[in-house]
Amino acid sequence: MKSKTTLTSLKEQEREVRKNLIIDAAEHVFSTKPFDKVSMRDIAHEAGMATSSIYTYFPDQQSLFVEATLRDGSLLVDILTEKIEGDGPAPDAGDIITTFIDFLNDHDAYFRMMTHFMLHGNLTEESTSQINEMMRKILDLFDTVLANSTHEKSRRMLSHYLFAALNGIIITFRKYPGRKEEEVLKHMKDIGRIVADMISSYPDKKK
Amino acid sequence: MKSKTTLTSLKEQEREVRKNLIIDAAEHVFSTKPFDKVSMRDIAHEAGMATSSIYTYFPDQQSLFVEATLRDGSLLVDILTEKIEGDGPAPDAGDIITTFIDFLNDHDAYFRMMTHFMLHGNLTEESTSQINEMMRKILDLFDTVLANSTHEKSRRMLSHYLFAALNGIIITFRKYPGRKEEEVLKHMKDIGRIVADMISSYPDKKK
DNA sequence: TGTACATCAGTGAACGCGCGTTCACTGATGTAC
DNA sequence: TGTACATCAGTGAACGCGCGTTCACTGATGTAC
Repeated sequence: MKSKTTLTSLKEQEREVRKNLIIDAAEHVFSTKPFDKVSMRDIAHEAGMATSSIYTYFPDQQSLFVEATLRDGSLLVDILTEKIEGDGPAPDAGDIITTFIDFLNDHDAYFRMMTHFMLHGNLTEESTSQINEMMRKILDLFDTVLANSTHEKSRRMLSHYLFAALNGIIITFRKYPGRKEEEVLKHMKDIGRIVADMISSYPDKKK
Repeated sequence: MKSKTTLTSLKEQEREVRKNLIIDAAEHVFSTKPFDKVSMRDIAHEAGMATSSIYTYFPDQQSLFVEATLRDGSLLVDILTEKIEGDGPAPDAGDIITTFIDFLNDHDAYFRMMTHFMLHGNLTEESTSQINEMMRKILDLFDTVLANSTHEKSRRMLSHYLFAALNGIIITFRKYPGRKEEEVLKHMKDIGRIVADMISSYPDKKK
């Protein structure tokens, strides 16, 4: 026999599994149509459940999108953290740029949701602070990598620069007309290489 | 009495005036709500006409948005061209970056429409090629400015880099939470300064 | 073990809404004679 | 100058559609005795 707390915790686990299942379905739908065409009906159909069932797990559509973004964001943070603080050789800016571009290229839904939030930004206060927290973590990781390549005072600015440049590269070249997917990825990484080279030759200045 | 051709041309002029009036209205509406909430009814109401009247001037909503984007894009190209090829002192990368950021900051509707097209990119073939033509002109102008700061072979890549970095700066910091508009603009320009510094110290390399 | 009841994830149908677009019509303006 | 007709920008109402969300209900599972 199981104690009440165990049962409760099992139920919570099950709930988490379902939520992830729904988020998986949502991300799959995102890969097939533009952001504003992704509907709750599509997601439910992809997940093999009734549309109304989604509302058992998420209070509304925005919450679902925000949770999906946060789930993928955590994954990105984990991957970067492992690279930076893990046992392997310490990565330089170029390694991080490649990792970042690859991740956003592989997680199109995440990229598009993030961009949507950055562009329109009418989220609830809680969602906003959750997304910001995630971005802060990414910037902190960038800070670590850039630590030895620039003066302390401007380091955070350099992280902001790096974050913005990477976002811009993906946005700008994602739909580069008439190019195959792997050509686009190569072009993104070539531009990423320029960013890395520039950072490494950027002089350590004081104001 | 007027000749037929004059009358025709007058009518065409009038038509252009009306189209511009509608585009003005559209851009005004864009400043009040997110992209996917801007409706033909909103635009018509802002322009003081019936919704159906818009269809006398534009075949559908996408055409209206594309024409609006092209109109503002031409303006940006004109401004950059005047700076670069005009009688004034030759601008450096920093001047162009400032001009670009100011323009996108002042023309929010243009920026958001461009971003929308870059993100979703399901335009008609003709619209796509018109937008690309415009981007090509901007990149050409960047090429000119960067001409003396880098090796010829990588110049176009550097223009791509610059374009991507600038787009990224605007996207990333546009809705920076809890900051006033002028603070955001200042932050964008500070990051833009980093881009300019990096370009000016970027070594002239051969492969 | 058997029975009555409680819980609650999951459902299908419906609600209300706003959208892009169409269309038959109006009425002002220009043209022909 | 006056009259009949043609043109066409502009209109209001309607069409059909897909959306997010709600809700009364179902039926499987767990609980109490």
